[in-house]
Amino acid sequence: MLTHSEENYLKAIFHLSLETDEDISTNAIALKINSQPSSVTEMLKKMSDKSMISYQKYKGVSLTEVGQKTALKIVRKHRLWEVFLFDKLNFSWDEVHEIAEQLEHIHSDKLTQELDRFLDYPQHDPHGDPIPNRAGFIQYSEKILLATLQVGETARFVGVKDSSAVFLQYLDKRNIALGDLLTISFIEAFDQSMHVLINDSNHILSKQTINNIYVLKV
Amino acid sequence: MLTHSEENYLKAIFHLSLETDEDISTNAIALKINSQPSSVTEMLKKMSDKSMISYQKYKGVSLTEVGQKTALKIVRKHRLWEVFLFDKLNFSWDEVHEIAEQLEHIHSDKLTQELDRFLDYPQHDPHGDPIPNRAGFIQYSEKILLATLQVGETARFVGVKDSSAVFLQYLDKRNIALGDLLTISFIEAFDQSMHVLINDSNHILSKQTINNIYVLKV
DNA sequence: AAAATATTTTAGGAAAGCCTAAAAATAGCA
DNA sequence: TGCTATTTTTAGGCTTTCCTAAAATATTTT
Repeated sequence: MLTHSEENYLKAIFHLSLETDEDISTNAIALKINSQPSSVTEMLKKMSDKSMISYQKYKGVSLTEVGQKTALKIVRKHRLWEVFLFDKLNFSWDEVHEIAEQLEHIHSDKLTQELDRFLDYPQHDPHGDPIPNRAGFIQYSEKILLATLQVGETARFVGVKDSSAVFLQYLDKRNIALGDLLTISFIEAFDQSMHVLINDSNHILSKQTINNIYVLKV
Repeated sequence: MLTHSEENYLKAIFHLSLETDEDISTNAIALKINSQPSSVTEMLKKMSDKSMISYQKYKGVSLTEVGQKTALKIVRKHRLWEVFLFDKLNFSWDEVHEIAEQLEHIHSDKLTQELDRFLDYPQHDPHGDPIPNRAGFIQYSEKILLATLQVGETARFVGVKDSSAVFLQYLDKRNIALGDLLTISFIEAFDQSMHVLINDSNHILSKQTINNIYVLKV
């Protein structure tokens, strides 16, 4: 049984691994979990002894098969709890993450399974991220950044890259929600901002914004 | 913000205080939480510094007003989660306690409130114990032990004293559930075992059993 | 009331998880 | 390639929470 802290390390390494094919550096992990590199080194030794990661001094780490499975279980729990909070308890999509960070550490396979059933086997969390199934299989979709679309194209808003509370609140304020259809009407040449038709209103979205929004072409 | 461990001490002292009007001894706490008296002494000092308990060396402890309120919040969370597991996630009443022990430590007032609403403001947990309201008020009922009834009396099964898994499973096996009506038909003089009519079947309940079952006379 | 017993506290130590500062290894550049 | 800058690890320390063993205090018994 892993400690709370070990689970957080595992999750950090898992998320960092999605961004790159290389081994994950000590510094990157320290940055991710807001701690010091020396603390990370110490923990990596411990997790390597437990066969959760492959670790060679100075060479960075990667998850072992067991580590990967374990990380996926935690991600599964995190995202299922997010759905519960959003669908059943009236939480907004910018509030769910923080509480799911606590709930993801509850140990009970039956709880996870029953929660999944109770929520009717959801495929995505409130930010559009896929929920691994019981076996740890995760269905990644072909989603692309809104920024890559051309004028005239239409796509469905299916996810956010950065799900920080401020960004999510910004979208809420503009009534832009997961599932909405977006049509590009114009792209400003000088700052790459996009004019987008959403729910019959015109929005001008900054370069930063359109690089944070994932869509599926329709 | 209290630690996981401090919350467990608080809860232990709270439950022990329900059984007696005297101050709670170091040994009693150690026994309750399965630890050593010396560990308890150490923690009591810390919690006294935080004004959660009144503590005098060698004299035992009692909860302060703040400590009492805090303990009630934890009990509230514990019992609400038990209802959730039982009502929504198909857990049996002997399984809910263990997982609620983990869930009770999740920190979020909004979560507790929304859970309460979602469950439709339940008054009792699956073992019949009362759930404190948001303000920390707890409605104790006049429940008495089944053992105190006389032949011919009828009462409703409203709670258990010892909610250990084995005892709860024993009741399940005999189809005896919270809310059932019980009528005493005979009491054996030599071992105080009771012949009880429940759901049209006759049960012979041992002295231990009838001292673990709470009822309300009807 | 003194002696024996039981309870509680103190003293000292261990593991987990964090830290800072210094040393070692690696990477980047002239 | 050799030197500098960066990254990573080691060394040593701190806090929390637990432990055992011994000392201090309280309670019970005779």
